[in-house]
Amino acid sequence: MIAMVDCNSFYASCEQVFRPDLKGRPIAVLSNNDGCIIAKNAEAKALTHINYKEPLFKIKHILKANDVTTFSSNYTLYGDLSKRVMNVLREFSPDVEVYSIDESFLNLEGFTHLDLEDYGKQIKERVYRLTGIPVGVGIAPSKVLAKLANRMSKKIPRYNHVCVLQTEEDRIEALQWAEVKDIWGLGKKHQQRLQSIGVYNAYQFSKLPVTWVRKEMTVVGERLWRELNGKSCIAFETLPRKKKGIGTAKSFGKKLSDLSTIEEACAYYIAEVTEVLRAQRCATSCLQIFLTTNYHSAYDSQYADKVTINLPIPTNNTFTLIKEGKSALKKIYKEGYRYKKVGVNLLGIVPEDEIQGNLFMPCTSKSDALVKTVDSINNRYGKATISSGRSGTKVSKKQWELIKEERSPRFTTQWDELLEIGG
DNA sequence: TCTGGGGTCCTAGGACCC
DNA sequence: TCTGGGGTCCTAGGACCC
Repeated sequence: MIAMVDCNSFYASCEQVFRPDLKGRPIAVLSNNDGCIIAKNAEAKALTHINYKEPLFKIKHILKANDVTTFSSNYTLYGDLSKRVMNVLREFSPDVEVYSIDESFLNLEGFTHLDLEDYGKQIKERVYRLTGIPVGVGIAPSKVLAKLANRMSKKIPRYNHVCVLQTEEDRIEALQWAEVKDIWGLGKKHQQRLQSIGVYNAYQFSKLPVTWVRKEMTVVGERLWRELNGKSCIAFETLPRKKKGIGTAKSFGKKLSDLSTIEEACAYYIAEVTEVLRAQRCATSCLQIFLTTNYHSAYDSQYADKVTINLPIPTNNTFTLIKEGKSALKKIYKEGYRYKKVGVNLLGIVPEDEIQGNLFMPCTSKSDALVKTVDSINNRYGKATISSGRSGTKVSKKQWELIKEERSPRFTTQWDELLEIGG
């Protein structure tokens, strides 16, 4: 059996942990640049006329009228609380697959001596007691069924956030309850396709001929079909995989026209992604830079382009990549536009110890040692304590940095932002 | 004025190799 | 009239996830 544990309204719950005064009141967490809503707690979800996709500036008055407290996103806080939740889950199984920032699979294979429902309740209660984060628990024989059980645990009140699908009757009942859109891995396109042939719930889907599913929905669909029929065929992955691509692209706080300012943001992003690259002990052979104007705007003239640089030797050296990035950016930059976003992608990632050298170029540069030193200083004293001059100063960053007007303190990771009581 | 960001996997088709 | 067989690598596009 497999347990799927998913935090309820995770980002909103994180904010609520440190704001008990907001208990029972609606709260919402905003995207980067405070652009739109990305998470709501139960009270805010109940206000169904407040839409996730609406830009914030269009719904500000509705939020105010409904007394919704909003927070800029605070990924430092969410990441740290996530780690804490996952650590609690490791008490319950030796095999934990962290699937995303707010959900994990627990391998319960061989736990036959347990009352699984009781075990699920223990998980839920222990996580809440040690972290303050409420979770739902779904337990079933395959990942897709466990995911479904998790959904039922939250949607059907009598389960009270713990649902176990153990018997064949449980499984059938769950499949009949689930609409096609409730199946993990079945997106909009396939939903429409299935509905057009009269398939509306998971049970009907599970009864389709497997040959049809394979032909119309590829091997991905067939896997879902088998999992729903109780055959586990999506592997358990306890070790985190190395990323195949690492990228970042954040909208600027305001629109930029000046090349040197865009260069600065670009250098900063390169420093960010190469740090991730080094942390997984890899190097990149391909750097991609893209630049775009604001496609929402009806007034600005639009332009977007990208350029891909294949490097002669794979590298994870920040300075080398910043230099490459700078000349790449020049190739696509055109004067006269108001740019909204610059993006960096590292592709063609190879393990650091498998770098293919080049007869005519030295393999290591002196600055590799410098990069290592910078990493160790930043690990100790915090992000970007030391950085390349090209990635800007505290003052110049204001030109392009993300807007976060309502960010809560990083309560659990910064000494000077600890929660104060009384005062 | 203002509209998020970061990923994965699969397939088909082209280009190429022996 | 009739035109082999077995591969790899790469890319773009589609679909999906959080």
